[in-house]
Amino acid sequence: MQILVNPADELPIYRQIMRQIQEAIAGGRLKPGDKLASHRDLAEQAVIAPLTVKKAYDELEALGFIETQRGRGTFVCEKPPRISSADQRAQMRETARKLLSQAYLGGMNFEAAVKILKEADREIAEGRKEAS
Amino acid sequence: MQILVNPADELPIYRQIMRQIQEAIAGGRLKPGDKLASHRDLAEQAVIAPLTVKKAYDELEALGFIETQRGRGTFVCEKPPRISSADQRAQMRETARKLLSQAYLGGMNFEAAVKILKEADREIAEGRKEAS
Amino acid sequence: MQILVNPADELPIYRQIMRQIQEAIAGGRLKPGDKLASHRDLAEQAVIAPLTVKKAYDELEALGFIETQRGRGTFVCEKPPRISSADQRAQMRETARKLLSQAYLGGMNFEAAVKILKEADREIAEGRKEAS
Amino acid sequence: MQILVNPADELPIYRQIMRQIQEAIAGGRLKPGDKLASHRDLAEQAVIAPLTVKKAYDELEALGFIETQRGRGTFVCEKPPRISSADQRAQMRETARKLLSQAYLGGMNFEAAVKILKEADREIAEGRKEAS
DNA sequence: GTGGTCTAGACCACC
DNA sequence: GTGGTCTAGACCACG
Repeated sequence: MQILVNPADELPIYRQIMRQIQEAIAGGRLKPGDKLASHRDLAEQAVIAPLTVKKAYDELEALGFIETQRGRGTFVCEKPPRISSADQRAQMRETARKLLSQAYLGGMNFEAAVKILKEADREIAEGRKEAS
Repeated sequence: MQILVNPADELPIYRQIMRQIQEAIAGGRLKPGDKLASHRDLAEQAVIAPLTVKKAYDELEALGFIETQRGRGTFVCEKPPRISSADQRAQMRETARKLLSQAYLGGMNFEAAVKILKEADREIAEGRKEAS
Repeated sequence: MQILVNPADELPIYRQIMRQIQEAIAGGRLKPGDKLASHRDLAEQAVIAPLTVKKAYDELEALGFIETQRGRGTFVCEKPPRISSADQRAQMRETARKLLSQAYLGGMNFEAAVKILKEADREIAEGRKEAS
Repeated sequence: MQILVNPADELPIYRQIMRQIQEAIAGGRLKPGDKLASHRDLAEQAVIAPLTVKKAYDELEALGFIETQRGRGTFVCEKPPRISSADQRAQMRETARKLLSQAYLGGMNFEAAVKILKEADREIAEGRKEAS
């Protein structure tokens, strides 16, 4: 799996990694039982410090998304967790507000925002198809 | 204008202020030429340090949303900054993908995401802000 | 004499006024003995507070550029002062550095900066001609 | 990189720092990708408060000259911001007029102004800074 | 009263 | 060690 990282981003690098892996699981590009790259390999591929990848893996393991088997590697869990629905809705509300601010500041209306959401959905669906 | 701040939030306080003001501009509750509260007044009202509010104002000024006139106050710019519409769409697509990832991670579908977008729209329109 | 003022400028308004009057004297558009607008008239024309204009006039008088005759008005002095040559050179060095930074950051070279200086000189010379 | 600061100057300290760094970039002494001193180190070296240096760095980042990477440091951007060449020329004309006004106010002529420009050019090239 | 600047010191997250 | 944030309090310049 390909990980892209931007050191200048305000989101910490280890969170960028976590986010991409979580999205890959949610989007079906990583399936339960799939093997992840070793943290050293991933670090080399993404040109970052191994410790940073390790931290991302550790956090994902603590959250129950992945599990490491000593000597064998790291794998996607059979039952990735659901985020608590209260937290999740709060996060989504934040993101939704951001999307709407971007739209209104650019002179768009609500329908235009929904249209863009639809386009993004199609793109994601295609990504899922390719992976299967 | 009413600003509510949550010091426990992971989003820095000055960013919470920025966001609420940007949303107010986007939502039309703050119009070009309107005067903002002095950073001291706002600080007192929100029970935070004046410098924290000032930092929010400074960043918004650097972004071109507001402008200050020494000794007179701070005002909403006549011409909020225009991003190229290509950039704007790219940014919105990014945000839209994030929203969908969050939805799918939580087991929601596309319609549920749109529903949350609708709720957020009402919140912005009403200027309501829950200090979650 | 026409005064234009920008309240959003980082240079204080009273300094903007001082600068324009000093430049007018230096450029020959205001000659020794010429009468200035009353500070009230100038304030009305430039849409600013009379006290602000008064402060500019007071400072210019303290520097010896203008003098007020009670009941008659304010006039350009017969012998406008020379700034101390040390101060003046320091100020010019600042301005010169700024001009060069602007040039180099924009990919221009030293000669291009001199060319722009020449153009500006011609413009000023024309302003002087029109006034005479 | 050596920064010299004069607390008695009318230009704010953080602006003095900004100016020197911008000049260093313009003059080629700081190249894209170069690492700047940490704001704490620079503060210690210049005997000022760390926040003051940080403010200078923050503003330069907002202007697009430098970028920071958390935990790693602050670096000169690969692509310093490009102003439209029309805007740039307008700004330079403004600065050029100011330089000439200062010259004529002090009884100098055009050639003297060019001479000072030459001196400033040498100063920038050498990275010398007199704490006048 | 308003913004502009500066200080000294603190705590946290990241690499 | 590096940047990110926040506080409390101070002094000045401007209008």
